[in-house]
Amino acid sequence: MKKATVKEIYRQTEQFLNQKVIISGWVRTVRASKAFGFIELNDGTFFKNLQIVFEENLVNFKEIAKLTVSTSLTVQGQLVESPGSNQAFELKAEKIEIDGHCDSDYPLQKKRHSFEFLRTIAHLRPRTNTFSAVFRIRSMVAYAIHKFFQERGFVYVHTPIITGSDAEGAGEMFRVTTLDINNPPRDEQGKIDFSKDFFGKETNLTVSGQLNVETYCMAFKNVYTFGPTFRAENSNTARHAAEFWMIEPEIAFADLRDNMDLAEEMMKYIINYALENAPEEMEFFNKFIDKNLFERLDNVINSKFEHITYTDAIDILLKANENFEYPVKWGNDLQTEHERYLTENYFKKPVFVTDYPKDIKAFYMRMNDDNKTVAAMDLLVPGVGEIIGGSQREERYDFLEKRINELGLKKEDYWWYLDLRKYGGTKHAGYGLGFERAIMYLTGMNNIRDVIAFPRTVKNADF
RNA sequence: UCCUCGAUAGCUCAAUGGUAGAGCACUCGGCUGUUAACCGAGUGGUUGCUGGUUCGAGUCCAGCUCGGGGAGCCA
Repeated sequence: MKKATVKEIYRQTEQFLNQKVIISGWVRTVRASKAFGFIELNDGTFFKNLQIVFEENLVNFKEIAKLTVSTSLTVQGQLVESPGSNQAFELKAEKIEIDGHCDSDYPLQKKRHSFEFLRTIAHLRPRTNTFSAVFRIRSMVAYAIHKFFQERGFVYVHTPIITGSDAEGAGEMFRVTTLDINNPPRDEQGKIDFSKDFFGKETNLTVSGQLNVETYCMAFKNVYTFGPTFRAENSNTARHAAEFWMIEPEIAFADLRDNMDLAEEMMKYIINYALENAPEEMEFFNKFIDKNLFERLDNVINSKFEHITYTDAIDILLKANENFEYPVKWGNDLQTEHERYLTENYFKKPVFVTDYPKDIKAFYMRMNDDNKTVAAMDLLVPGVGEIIGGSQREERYDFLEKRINELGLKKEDYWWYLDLRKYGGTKHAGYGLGFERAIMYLTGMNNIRDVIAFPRTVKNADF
């Protein structure tokens, strides 16, 4: 007798129909009558459940009829066509073994729960429809990202998690130390003496792998990192977490345009991958989470992304008949309301905004000929806002050195980064994609805490 | 960090300053094809915490804690 999975039964039904099979899984619901009953069994391999029919002839019929949600079972029986209207087939049970009972204080009910409540039981929430769908999509999209880059010859680089450099001043960092915080060693001035620390210097969790991955870009041409990053910002929003995953490709002999083309191709690739490989989950999102999901994703797949310079974006915003809370002025960064207007109201599709004023962007971005703007790009998408930030990097040693000095950064901290410009440096570019924001965009989920298994946010590191 | 709204049974929510309640879950019973099954009964409460006003506080006031939405910062 074949051990089967629910996924195999749904995908290759003809191989199993009228055959005997064994299935193991968890009870999602039981509907029992006096002489027969139905169990919806989910075995974790597939979004949908398999309906089990059981009758009085089972030796343990009475026990089975009283089973509660989330009991684990092994069912042996025959897969037959179902007379019911909601499923084409069902498993007629000949033997049901209980693997593990579920206590009656099990907190998940068959009805809808709020996401807020489910966050307090993060260890149980993957058993719900929504989180089952979210985390299968998350896994698939992670694979799709690797597939996309690997198919194009990109080399996957594992950049360090612990870093001794403040990558780009990207934000507050989490300190990594083995010093006794109650009694740290001190130098003559009474300051904490980090030379006595594990690494002999101050170290932190990384905020970006970009500077490290650029070094491998100068050896392998096209590279990417995909790993966790950390920000100790006191951000209390649905879009920020202290620990999140980031994808950072870096391409050599390439400019900002190549960079944007890569980002657009990647976004379309992962959307198509999810739609093709997880149709049941995506339909669930479209039906229950965001009724405009398919429309929005189709629009992304089928449209050419818009490109506009920061300067032109300012003109559009100035001419817009909108009451913005924050003033629109060349030199100021675009506010959330401005970004949303551009992508949701004006263009109604994803839009790259390029060539920002140098003063609101990072030191490593390439200076344009106007000496006022840098070759930066942000990808804005309807619903989420900024999803990708990137730039062409400054490859000219003297320009980069000048920016480091202007911003009061220490040249000695960047010696190896500057070396890349001395030893066969070339034009190159890259971007960062927040993985969770991509998942939010793909699923319609609107809180980052609901697309990370165990979210780490301000005042919250449970589980 | 700022603005704003909120916290009542395991969950989702009611309750004019005057006896804390419903649906679901759970337990028990009924039901011969169910579809978040259905029908009947039962169990279940320090109303987030601390203090205050009042004859009387779930309700009004103050502080705190936690959570939602929005903003800043950003991915």
